[in-house]
Amino acid sequence: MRRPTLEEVAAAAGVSKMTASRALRGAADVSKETITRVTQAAERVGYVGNRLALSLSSRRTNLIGVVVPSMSNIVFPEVLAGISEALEGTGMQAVFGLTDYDPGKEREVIRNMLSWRPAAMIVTGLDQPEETVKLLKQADIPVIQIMDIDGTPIDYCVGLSHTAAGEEMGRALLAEGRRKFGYVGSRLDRDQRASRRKAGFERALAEAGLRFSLEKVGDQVSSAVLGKRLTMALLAERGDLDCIYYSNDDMAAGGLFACIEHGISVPGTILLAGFNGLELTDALPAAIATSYSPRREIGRTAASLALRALSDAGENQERMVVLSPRLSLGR
Amino acid sequence: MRRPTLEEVAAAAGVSKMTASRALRGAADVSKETITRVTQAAERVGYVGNRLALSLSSRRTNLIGVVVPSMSNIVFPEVLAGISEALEGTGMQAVFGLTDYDPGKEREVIRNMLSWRPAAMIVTGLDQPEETVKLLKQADIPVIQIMDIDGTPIDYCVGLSHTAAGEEMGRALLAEGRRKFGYVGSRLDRDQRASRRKAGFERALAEAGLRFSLEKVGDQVSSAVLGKRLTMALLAERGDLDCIYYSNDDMAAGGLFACIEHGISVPGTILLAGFNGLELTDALPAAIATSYSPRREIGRTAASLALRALSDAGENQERMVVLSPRLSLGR
DNA sequence: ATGAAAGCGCTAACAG
DNA sequence: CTGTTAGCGCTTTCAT
Repeated sequence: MRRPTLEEVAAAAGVSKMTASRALRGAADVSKETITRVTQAAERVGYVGNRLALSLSSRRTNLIGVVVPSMSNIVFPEVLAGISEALEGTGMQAVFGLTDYDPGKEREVIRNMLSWRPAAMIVTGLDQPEETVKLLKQADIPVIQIMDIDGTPIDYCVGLSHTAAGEEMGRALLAEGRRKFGYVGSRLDRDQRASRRKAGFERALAEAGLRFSLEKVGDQVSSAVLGKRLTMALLAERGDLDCIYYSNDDMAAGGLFACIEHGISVPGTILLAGFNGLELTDALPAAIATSYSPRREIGRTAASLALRALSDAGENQERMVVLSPRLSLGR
Repeated sequence: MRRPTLEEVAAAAGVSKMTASRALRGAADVSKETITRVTQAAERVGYVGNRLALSLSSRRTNLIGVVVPSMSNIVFPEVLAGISEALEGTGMQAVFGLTDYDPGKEREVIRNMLSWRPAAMIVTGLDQPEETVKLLKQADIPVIQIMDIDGTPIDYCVGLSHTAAGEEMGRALLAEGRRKFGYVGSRLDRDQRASRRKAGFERALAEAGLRFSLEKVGDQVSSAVLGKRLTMALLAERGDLDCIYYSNDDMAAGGLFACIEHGISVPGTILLAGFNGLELTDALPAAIATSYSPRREIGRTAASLALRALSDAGENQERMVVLSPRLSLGR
């Protein structure tokens, strides 16, 4: 049996389709009694509205498309949670898509989402290829780019400067007296933000006339396991390092585990620095440095930007929300 | 300017709407030349199909609704990644919703999703309230319940028995000679699977005439930080434990960090056991026991079950896919 | 406060 | 191989 339509609810309540529609949406100008009758009829027949029809007819959806590169560490899930949180109670609904850091996949995911006529799009990063940007611009809806601000946003963006974050960390570690630096990362060709942090860090080193003594870059997804393995390789080649910069905290945690197994004092002998400020870093048995990136807040802000852009207040709002990572050298 | 419709593409290509529709969908029975003309016209005007209209008209969507409780540890993101992966290239698209372990929110999220007329639903757990089950049944689409198999599925389910996993771990630890057990968990009222693991573990203990000497259960979201704090509290009260069972690996990792800071040998003095088999456990500086739960595979299998249920092959397929957690006592 | 008509943009079904 | 007609289930707009 087909799902009941508004028409059937209306018939059951003895009113017209239009009245039933208004009653269910809680419109003004419907008598209290009618509302009750229609609501009960809907309940009775198990009516669930059809948003396809609603959206096609009204030419607007309650969808916000969200495109992120990966789910393999906790960062993007937290962004998504922030978006969900900010959307709660607004009637808007997030729809997620994954790109695996693949620009081609990203374009297809975005194209697919646009075919649902979302009210706004939230996409990761500022470095979409021209073709993808064109797609987004043609959609003529608010586009929020998240995580990064190093570049020119299509409409709005919220995030932090990864170049600056890397540079700041480099300066701080130099100020701590560190002089022999190693680098551990992974898939820098795909993760542009990680490589910008590295570039910023290198700029700070260069100002002090220094550079990384040795770099180990893997080509798997970043993880504690990979960070541990690369750190072991790094330590085997260079025993004289006093600081290692990692592409992120997962990798740095792995580095710490390597040091613990080697009996190397952290941060005494070697200082380890990551990025993200994962909650995990607060639990680790030794202090590691990190830049806290406000992931949940980025998600919340992105959703708010989208909501405001959709309301009339959209015109006079900031196009770029710059959040600063909170740098910590460890407890 | 409004987004171009199929009609405009058809006009630009000098054919009818229907021919344009068929050409764009790559239907058989369209001349090669027409296909080229229509495709080029579509490209030229920047046509992006409208799925609202497509789905309303054809009475089917390419949507698979996915409802999970949380994004605050890596488990569900990995399930989602598995679903995305299995759906790739099938034309189907996952739509995610979050419940925060709140049955009321779950019902609303599901109701909202159903209004988009998804082709199938994937929901977490087997313990939805009756009202929610009714909603799902009325939708008359395949429903896949994931993570758990302790219960009766609506249509299909894929997961593992958490009771059995807990019991198996309990037996294994007893076989290792452990006798003084502590338990550390959080929010057991909300996370039914964690509490089933605990119950299974307790059953194994009971068979040996034992029980937990002390339990510490927090009411925050599980995390390494919480696991560490509760472990410290546990150790402060009971110095004689030789084994601690945790609600999951995040908590157990925190427990390990507490032990490292206390200079307690793991697993020599105390054996720590978690659940999930997170990749992190392979990197930790000491071995902890865990049951590997095939999260990505659960996601992939759930998506496959949905796809097969939607095809004609749906009839004669297993309704229940039981995966066994691989138990590991550590490296 | 309620209803009737028209149409959102597309596809199914049938014709040719 | 291509076109025509009739909706999909709802809202918008205009009447009453």
